[in-house]
Amino acid sequence: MILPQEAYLGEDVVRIARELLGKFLVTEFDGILTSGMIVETEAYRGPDDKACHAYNHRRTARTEVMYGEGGHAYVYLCYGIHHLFNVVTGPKDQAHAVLIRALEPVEHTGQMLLRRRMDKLASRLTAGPGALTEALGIRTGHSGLPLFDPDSPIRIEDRKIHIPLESIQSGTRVGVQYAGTCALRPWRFCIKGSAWVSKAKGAE
DNA sequence: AAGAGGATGAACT
DNA sequence: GTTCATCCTCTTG
Repeated sequence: MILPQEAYLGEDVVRIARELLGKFLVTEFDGILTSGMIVETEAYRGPDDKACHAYNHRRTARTEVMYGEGGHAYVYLCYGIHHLFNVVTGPKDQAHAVLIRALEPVEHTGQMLLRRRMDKLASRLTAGPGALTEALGIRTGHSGLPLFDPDSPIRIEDRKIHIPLESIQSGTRVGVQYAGTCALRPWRFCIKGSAWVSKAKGAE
């Protein structure tokens, strides 16, 4: 079943980042359905998190969607090349988001390989935030789309896979050294032992 | 109006 | 381990 919007409205983005592990990110563009199970996430918490684009209530055209209600996509361009996909969480005006960092490919992996210009299945296909958006066909233009609407081209589904706390590995977030002490917060989560987690440098 | 830099990934040495 | 692709967004003047 599709994950209801209520699942995104809680105030604790760190908790939601953990709860998204084991859920399924699905895209359906031009009738082509591709999906993967979320195996790695990171929490970004609005005003007090220097690593977050909405740090100190910073409000710009780009981050506006983060200030909306939870359950929508926040997609932005990184390094001019990579489209990074986030899930907005919390009630309106609370700018929190969860970055999806890696997936285990599930449906229509052939199409995903095609989009990545790869010829055989490897973790490289969807390990890393820029890689998985390319595999699923997600681009910045999709920012703002709802994830809880069955008619939306991007959705998150709950297929009743429960990841117990002891199967979750936490660590520091990747690529946020500029954030000072905030960079030390253990807000990166992945499924312990998964072969599909990103091999990011600087991670614990 | 201009310039710096980024929540990365791939291809190098 | 290092380099570099590539472009939008934000800051500064």
